[in-house]
Amino acid sequence: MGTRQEISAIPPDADLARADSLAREIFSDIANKWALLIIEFVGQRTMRFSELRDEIGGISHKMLTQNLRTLERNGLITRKVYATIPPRVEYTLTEAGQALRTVVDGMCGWTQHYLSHIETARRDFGQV
Amino acid sequence: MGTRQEISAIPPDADLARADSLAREIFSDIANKWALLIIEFVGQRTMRFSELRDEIGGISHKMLTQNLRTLERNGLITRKVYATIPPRVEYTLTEAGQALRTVVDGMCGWTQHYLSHIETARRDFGQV
DNA sequence: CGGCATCCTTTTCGATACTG
DNA sequence: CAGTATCGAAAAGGATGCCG
Repeated sequence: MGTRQEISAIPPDADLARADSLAREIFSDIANKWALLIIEFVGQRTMRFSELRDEIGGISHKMLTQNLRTLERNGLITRKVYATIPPRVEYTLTEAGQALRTVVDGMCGWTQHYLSHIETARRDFGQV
Repeated sequence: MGTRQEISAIPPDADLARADSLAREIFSDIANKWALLIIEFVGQRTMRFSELRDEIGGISHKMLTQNLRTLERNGLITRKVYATIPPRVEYTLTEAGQALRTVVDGMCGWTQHYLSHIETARRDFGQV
């Protein structure tokens, strides 16, 4: 073993690199319009599918399903199915989800707070 | 005057509705992967275009330009051009941007903190 | 009611080339 | 170096229909 260093060319910090790329992946999973809105709304209280759909408004059936799956896969929400007719499915934020929700709350608050600042910036933009 | 109420059919809370849709628009402007990453990096210090590009990594020339414009339009960053050769353009976070950055910091922290929780959730997902 | 699959449209994105 | 424009590929998104 040994004279040929270039064969095992994997850098010693390969683990770090992997964790980093995972963090990036997760970050883009949550850093998007629908995911954050869902977290914000389902964070208010446990809701069923159609409630969420109505509360959020403007989200399609498909998008909601899709995003809920991703959130569930990442351990942010839990999905509880009641085997009734008609079916009833409830979504609840996990502890990790709640933690993220406080962050999202901050974003919503920020948006409200800087609303007029942004409108001004938009008017100034371009007509310098 | 008026027996004809239905002519001015604009609801009294038309302003509220407008502010709401604006808030939604701004929210989706900032609630996306690249915008948030840019805010996070340019928040560390004033950076020029190519620095940002290198620091963020994985973002294309075009995407960076595009997102920087949107952020500027919303008053989150300022753009300073030095008329030198070669040109030098520096981007800095505004006060509003700084405020948002603290929120984004929270999101980055959250991601790091729950990394292993998410990995576990992902393994469990589907093989129930 | 909620989920999944399908088709089709729209948007996003990367690569490339050209300008000041 | 930074910005803009264009083009084609890829992804996201909406609408619909069928199933349990």
